[in-house]
Amino acid sequence: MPELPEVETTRRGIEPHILGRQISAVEVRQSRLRYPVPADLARKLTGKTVRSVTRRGKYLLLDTGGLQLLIHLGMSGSLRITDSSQPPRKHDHLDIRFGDKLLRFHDPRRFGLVLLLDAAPEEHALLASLGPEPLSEAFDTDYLYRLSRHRKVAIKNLIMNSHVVVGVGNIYASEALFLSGIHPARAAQRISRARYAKLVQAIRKVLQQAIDEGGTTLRDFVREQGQPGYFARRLNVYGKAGDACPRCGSVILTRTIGQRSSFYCSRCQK
DNA sequence: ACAGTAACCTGTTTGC
DNA sequence: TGCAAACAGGTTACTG
Repeated sequence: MPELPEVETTRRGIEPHILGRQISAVEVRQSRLRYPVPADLARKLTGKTVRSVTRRGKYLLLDTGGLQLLIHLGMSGSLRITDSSQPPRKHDHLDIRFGDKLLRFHDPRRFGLVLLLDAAPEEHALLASLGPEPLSEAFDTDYLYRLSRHRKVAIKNLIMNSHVVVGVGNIYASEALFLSGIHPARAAQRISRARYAKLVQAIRKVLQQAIDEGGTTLRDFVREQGQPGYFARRLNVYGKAGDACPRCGSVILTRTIGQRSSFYCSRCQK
């Protein structure tokens, strides 16, 4: 579910509720996520104060002073701010309690994760080999063009590879390729530098616009108070097989690329 | 190093 | 209507 815009929306949503606040209790109802939730999570976090709420790719990091809580929402995860009067629903696996308030982790498919890291989270195996942030200066035409040389992989798979660039998932990959006029199955090595310049700009643009709209809600993404994100109305191709291309009017096609559904206009994208 | 596939899990939609 | 298959926004592990 959540790609970079949804995770950033979540970060911005929860930060004002938990920054500077002390953790009074932690309740784990389901520890079997992608990796087991650490058995000593409650013991180690209780009494700590949240010093910062940051994001790296699709990971959220809550720094409690030398101890970092690492959270990933997987395909179906969400975080909400609620209170003790709300009984946990099915799949509400974990609560971080701040006195009267709760930060509640919900994840039906359990592809998400909650881990504790020491003081150098960027050195942890899950974070160490991540590519640059797409909205940072490090992600530019030269970088992506150089990486693409001699690579036969479909361009859609390349930009969804978190070792190449973080945060671009199945929705925004399709959208960015539509905006830049590149066919999602085109081999990465067979795209010109000029077209990579367009692609980099398209990725930045679509992610920034989605953040501005609070992310994309298709089925289950919700913001910190349960609100939807409104970027779904801006989607050009994702989920729109059979519809008319908003640019040229020909029919939007779908096809599986790298085990994921892809949506594109065969007239606008070559 | 790179590319392709299976696997993790539950809920909802689709098709016979 | 009922049931089974297919599909869903992510990532890693394994294979060749």
